[in-house]
This record gives sequence, structure tokens and C-alpha cells, in this order.
Amino acid sequence: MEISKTYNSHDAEARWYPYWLEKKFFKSVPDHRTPYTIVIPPPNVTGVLHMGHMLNNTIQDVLIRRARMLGLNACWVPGTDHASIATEARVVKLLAEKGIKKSDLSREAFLAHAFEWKEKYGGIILEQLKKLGASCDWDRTRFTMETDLSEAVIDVFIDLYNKGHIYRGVRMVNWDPQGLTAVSDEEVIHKETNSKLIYVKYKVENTNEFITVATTRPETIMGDTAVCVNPADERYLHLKGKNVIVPVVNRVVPVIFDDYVDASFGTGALKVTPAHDINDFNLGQKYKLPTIDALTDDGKISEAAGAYVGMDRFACRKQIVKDLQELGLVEKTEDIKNKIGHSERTDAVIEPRLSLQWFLKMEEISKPALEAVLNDDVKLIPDKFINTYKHWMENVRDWCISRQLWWGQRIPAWYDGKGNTVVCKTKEEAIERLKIQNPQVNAGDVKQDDDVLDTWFSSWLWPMTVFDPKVIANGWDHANADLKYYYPTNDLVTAPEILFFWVARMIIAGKEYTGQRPFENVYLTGIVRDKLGRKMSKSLGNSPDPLDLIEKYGADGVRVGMLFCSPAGNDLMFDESYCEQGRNFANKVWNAFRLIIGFEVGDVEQPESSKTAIEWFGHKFSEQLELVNDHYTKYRMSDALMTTYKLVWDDFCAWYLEVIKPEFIDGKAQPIDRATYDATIEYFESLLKIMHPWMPFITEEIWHLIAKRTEKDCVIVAQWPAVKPQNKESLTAFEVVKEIVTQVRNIRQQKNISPKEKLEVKEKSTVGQRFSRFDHVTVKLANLSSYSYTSEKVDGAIGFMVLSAEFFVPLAGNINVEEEKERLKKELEYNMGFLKSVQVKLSNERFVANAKPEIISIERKKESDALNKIKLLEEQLATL
RNA sequence: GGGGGUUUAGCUCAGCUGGUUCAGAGCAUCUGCCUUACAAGCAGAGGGUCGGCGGUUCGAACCCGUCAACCCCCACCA
Repeated sequence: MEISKTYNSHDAEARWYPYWLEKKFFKSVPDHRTPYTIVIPPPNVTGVLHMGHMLNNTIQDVLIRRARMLGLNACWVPGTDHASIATEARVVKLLAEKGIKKSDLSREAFLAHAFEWKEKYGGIILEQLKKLGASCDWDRTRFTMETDLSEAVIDVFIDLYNKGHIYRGVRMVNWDPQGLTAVSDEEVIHKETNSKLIYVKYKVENTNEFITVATTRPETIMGDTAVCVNPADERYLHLKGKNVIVPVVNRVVPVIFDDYVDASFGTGALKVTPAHDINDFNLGQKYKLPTIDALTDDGKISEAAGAYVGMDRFACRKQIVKDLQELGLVEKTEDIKNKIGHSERTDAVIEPRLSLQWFLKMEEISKPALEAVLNDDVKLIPDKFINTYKHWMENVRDWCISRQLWWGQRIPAWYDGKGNTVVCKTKEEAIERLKIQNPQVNAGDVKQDDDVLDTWFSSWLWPMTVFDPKVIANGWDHANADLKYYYPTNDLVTAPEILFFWVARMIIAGKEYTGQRPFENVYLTGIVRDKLGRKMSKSLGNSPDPLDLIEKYGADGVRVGMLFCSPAGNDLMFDESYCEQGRNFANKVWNAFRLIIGFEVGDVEQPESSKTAIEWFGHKFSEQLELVNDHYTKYRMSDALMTTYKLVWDDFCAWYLEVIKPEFIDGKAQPIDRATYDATIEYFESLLKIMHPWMPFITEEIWHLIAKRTEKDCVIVAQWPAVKPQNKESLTAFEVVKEIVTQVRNIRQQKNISPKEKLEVKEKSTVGQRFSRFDHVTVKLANLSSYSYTSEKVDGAIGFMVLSAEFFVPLAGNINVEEEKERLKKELEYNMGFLKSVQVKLSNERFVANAKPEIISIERKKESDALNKIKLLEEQLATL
């Protein structure tokens, strides 16, 4: 058989993913086993795979694959999110390119286009996840705007409305002038911006006096309906009862007094524009000021402004400053930094705007969800997020859930045009119910609300409705078998950025509709940053395309690379070199396989060294596996990976295989004995199993190349190895071997002795008190001609010490006495210093009085060891 | 403005309630090797006053105070 010298990821990936699908290994059906469930954070249907997806889906896949191997009923539900604003914007743009305006289309026609787009381009990302190796149960793929999932969303709206949690009202909302919709507070991103603070003079009516206000938004001057100062501000006391004249529009507005105003900011005078600022709106309410909406919904100056009509808000800002300057009304301008809200989805500058919207009252409904996290019913990993979560939940504000879009679940509210509203599913029912309120209602006048619901108002049901969309309608007691079995789910893996958008709301909905948590653990991944610590983003262009990486390093290499650099709970500084390391690891494994598969089993006696190595590695494997398991339970992914990596590379390849590898005699590989071969295969298979969650493709490939397998005998469904009791003595004995071998290799290096030349080691010991019982192994690894025991000092040899025993490597005539003396002196000096520090400690009365007895005995041991070592070194020096 | 986090070798990180080896790992670096599994490799080595200062303690990377730098979240100062 011809086996490539390097691992070919393309072949393995192309072979095994389809095979796993064909054999239905990803499939999940409720049975007698314990379930293990993950629901995917549904990526936007418009999305393409980026590094963040790569990271959290790799983690999910590792968890799900390990769960499957642990014998749990593993279920990973994939799907996509309809992403209202993002998708609608995408479709509008696409239509525009074809010369079609959204406003020219009927709602139905637009939705038809949108669904067509979704069918054609949506969900590319799910195909990309397959390249990564994601073992989702694709038969369970869901989309948040599927009919039955949408129905559940409507059911929830109606239910919460009937419970009195949902209301409609005119509020100041965050308006996205580009998306032409309201967005929730959580969808507004505040960015620090350099702005100009303009000091504008307003003439006080019937005087020659001016009052100067400072504003960053001069373009809203036309909407001013008052000027406000602090009542304690002596500078302005004389203006009580006076009016001022708003520049440009020459409107007469009152001076009002309210201690909201900070006398120390700007001039201490504030222009009040109730339509365009939440604080001004509050003042307006309090003092019954008129509200003038000076902007249109797409961010232009409105008719109501009476000047600059139709001009863009930013263009107007510049123009109005210029005009005011010409009128001599600008006192000065200052540069300041302030935070400007931007739309999460479109990045447009958010305009606070009064509008009629639907809201969900959060206070009461979120209480159980807060408790769930505080009492550990839902665990956040890392737990530092508990504080953030608590803070948010305790200060949660009402959620604006209506969006002025078409792509989404339409709000089930109906109006009769006479001010009556009902909330229900169908128009027929609406008419019936409206008739009760208004007997003259005309069926033709009954209209459904035009708005759709916020996307998160559907994704907060995700962990429930992916299993049973009818659970809202039927209630938890009548939930279907899938939901009863797989819910609550186990782990949710997501980005901390959406802790409030999504995670908190899922807990709220879960508690409300099932009385249970939606998941047990929330693993919050870090943010993927570049080497310079910048967030990876499309606009910066600093994000590699994950598919290119897979192409270059193989899916396994990228998965391993990704997790190498993802510390639990911290951001990760990604660099391609990690993927290279991952690929190299895959290659290492591949070559271990090549070595093993090349062994020729013959009828030969088993060497003592092999027996010893087999014994040792059995213990080593269990010891490390226990550690790996522990890391997994603590969600310390990169530690679990690193432990596995070192077990394979160092312990198995560098030490174990080197011991059991048959020698070459006369250029011919010697055969290996059956027992060693079998043990090696068994160990290698165990290693393949524990590597599988990280590197699914190469492990499956080797699994099948290393032995003839039945159809369903795949490593993906192999049983996770068990931890066996470990023999500590064997483990430490081997550590001694490693140390001796390293010392001998070191001597070779220093003395320029070829690794091929055999050396001798003499251990100074009395019979029956041999230091290492693994001497056969030492002979093999250090390439020795002999390993013997002596009770005498050895002349003409280089000595070294391991723990408290002395060793000699005879090097007849090859010793530089002066050099050796120097070396020994240095070591002696070091040990004397060490002894002194220990003795200082031990002679400190307060140490002896206060330290724990076991600490003191450790120090005494250190003292006697050091004394012993010094004695030996002095002896050696004397004999030179 | 409030809250949280980070700061340990060139880089990315471990270091559990203060005490077993004068601080550990991986990568990178340096030196020697194309040794018949692997140069995507092997062998060996070097590298840190644990952000600064002060304190508690017999003893501090770990506890307390303070300062500094960076990051994140939340918040209606124009």
C-alpha cells in the first residue's frame, strides 16, 4: 500500500463527511439514553461563515462529538435566523439593482421576492459549516420564519398581550433612518465621535439681550419649543417669564426652569427640542411644550421645520451653522467628543424619534430569568458575566418589539379605523371581536397592523420551537416527545455580545412557557481578534476567510488552531500560525500511523523494554485522560486540547513509540512481536478516540486504514475510553528514565558524540537498591551498549545526578578535566546557595512556629537532599 | 458617569483556597542533525526582579491599598 508521507486533508474530508451522513451518525431520535442537546445560535440567513462562527461552531462540534462518544443521545439542532432588517435590506438592494422599488410592490409581492431570495442564497452558511465538520442533525434544520415557528411567535404575542405584558404607545424610540424602522435599545451601538459644540445666540424677546445655548445638533433648531436653564443658576434668574426667539424660524418660545439642566455644561442653557431628544421630550411632557418633528423618517428636514425642507440632516447641520455665522448668531464652536448611537444592522446614525410602537413590559417577566442565573440554575461560563447579566436584568427597560418592515412575523393586531384594537390570530376572529366593541364595524375597514416583530422576538423561542413549535399553543404539559426529551438543552455556545439580545430573553421565554431553563450551561466564547487585538471585521478586512483556511490547513488543522488560542472566557488573538500548528499536529498523527502500519509482526520474543513501555503508557494514558475529562467538565477547551496534544506528541510518539520501535539491523527493519503490536494498536486507537472531537476527519481516516472495520464501526461513534487506576510508581520510574536519557543526550551534544555511537551508563547503587527499574528502556532510548550498576566511583567518566542517585558515563580519554571541574564547581555553588536559603528558613523561629508541620518536613527533606548532593559533588571533585 | 475584565518568558496563555523542585506550557528563537514514521521532523539549549509603588505575613505571582496601561459592557449630559 502506498501511503502519502504527509496527511492529505482534502481526501479525508471529501470521504468521511458524506459517509457519516449516509450512515446517519448525526441523527437524533429520543430513546432510553440520557440526552445531550445543543441548539445552534442560528446564524443570519444572509450570513457567510466568519471566524466567530468558526470558533463557536467548532466548540459546539467538539462538545457534541464527545457527548456522542460518551454514549449520550447527542442532538445538535442547526438552523438560520430570518434577520428582519439585514435580510430586508439585502432584498431591497437586490430589487433596486433590477430597477424595482420596494414602494412599488405590494407586501405579498415583496415577500415573494424575499422568500425567493432566501431559497436561492439563504443558508449558504449551513453548507459552510459542513466543511468544518459540524455534526448537526441536518434533518432538524429550522428557519425562524417557517410557518409553524412563525405561528408560535404569534401565539406568544397574543398570549403576552392577553396577560397584559404587551402594550402599544407613542414613545421616543431609536429610529433607523436607513432601515426606516424603529430598533430596540439593545440594537443601538454608541460610538465615540468627534463633534462640534456650537454656541448659538437666541435673542431674548423685547430686549437687546441674547442667551447662548450650546448644541451639537443645530439642524434641529427648527424644532425648538423652549430654552431651559437651571433654576439655581443665577446668571439666568432675570429671564423668568421671558421668551426667546428661535433663530432661523423666528419662533417665540418660553424660557423654562428645570434642575435637569447642568449649569456647568456649555453655557448652562439648553435648547429644548421635544421631538428629537429623549430628555427634551421628557421636559416637553413636563412643561406641556409643543412637539415639532423637524425630520422625516429618512432623515431629511421635514415640512414642519419650515426651513431647509428636504435637505439631508447632516448637510443641513453644516449649512445652518454657516448661515447662523453670517447672521452673527454663532458665539463660538468647540470640539468635543460625544457618543453617537448607530444602528446595529445598518450602521446609520440613530435618530431619537417619537412614534407609535408596540412594547413588551420587561420588569415582571424577567424576574425568574434573573433568579435562574443567580441561583445557578443556568450557569454562565465564565461566571464573570453573572454581574453583567444581573446589572442588565435589574435595569431592564421595556422592549420595543415592532419593526416597520415586511420581512418578519406580522403583528396580530387589528384596527377598525375607529380607535378600537383587538389582538388575535385571524381577520375573521378580529371582526367578530371588534363587533362587540363597535357593532357598526365594517369588515372592509378592519386592517391588520402593518408592522412585523423584532427578529429576537422569534429567536427567543428557538430552544423550544425547534423541537415543538406548538408548545406555546398547547402548553408544556402537552409538549411533544422531542421537546420533552431534548429540553432543557445542555450547553449553549455563543458570543457574549448577544447575552442580552438573545440569551437573557431565551431564559425569560423558557421560564415563561416551560417553567424550566432552556439550557443548563452557557459557554460564552471570546471575540476573535487579530494579532494586533483588533476585532475581526469585514470593514477592516483583517479577517481571513475560514474556507480558505480550511483549504490551506485542512478542517482538522483549523479546528485545532482555533482552539489552541481560545482561552476560556477571554478574547482570542487569532493568527494563522496556530492553524499551521494544527496542521503539523495532524501530520504528526499521520506519521505515527505510517510507522505503526509499517510494522511487520513476526514470531519474536517481546523485549523487556517494550513490556515496560506498555505498562507505563497504560498508566500515563489514564492519568492524562483523567485530566482531559476534568478540563472538559470545566469547559477549559484549550487545556483539554493541549493535554491531548502533549499526550500524543510527547508521551506516545516521542517516548512510547521510540521504545517499542524495532531496530534496524543490516539495513533491515526487524519484526515486532505480536503482544507489543497489539498493545500499540490498542493505545493508538484510544488516542484516535480522544483526538476525534478535535480532529474528526484524520481520526476517521486512520481508524479505517489501520484495521478492517464493519460498516458502522467508525471512530465517530466509538466509545470514549475509560480511566483506569494508575500506578504512580510506574509513572515516576519512567520520569527517571526520561531524565537519565536527557542527561546522556546532553552529554552527546556537548561532547559531539554521534547518536549512533553506543555509550555506557553506570548507576552507582548497591544491589537491591537500584534506582530505576526501567533500565532496559534507558538502554534503548539513550542508545547504550550497557546499563550497569556499580558501588564504586567511576574514573574517566562524566557524572550526573537524577534526584538523589549518581550516574556515570565513561568516556575514556575524552574528558577535559578542567572543564569538568568548572561544571562541578558551578553545580556545587548552586547547591550551597540553595542549602543556605533552606537553612535560613529553618532557623527562623517564627517560621518553625507558624508554618504547617508538613511544610516544615518538606523543608527538612530539602535540607538533607541538598546536604547529600553537596557531599557527592565534593567527592566527585576530589577524584578529578 | 457607573460596572466588569486584563496586565506572568519575543507571542498566546496555565498557575485551584498564599508554602513541596530558587515560576510552568505551547509556539517562536538559538545550536547540532536530511538518524529508513514524520525537516509540517529529531536532539539539545537559552529566555521572566510575575505592570509600578506601598502594606499584611515566618513566607505573596496569588491577600489588601494605591497608581498606570489596555479592553469590554451599561448609561438620556445637550
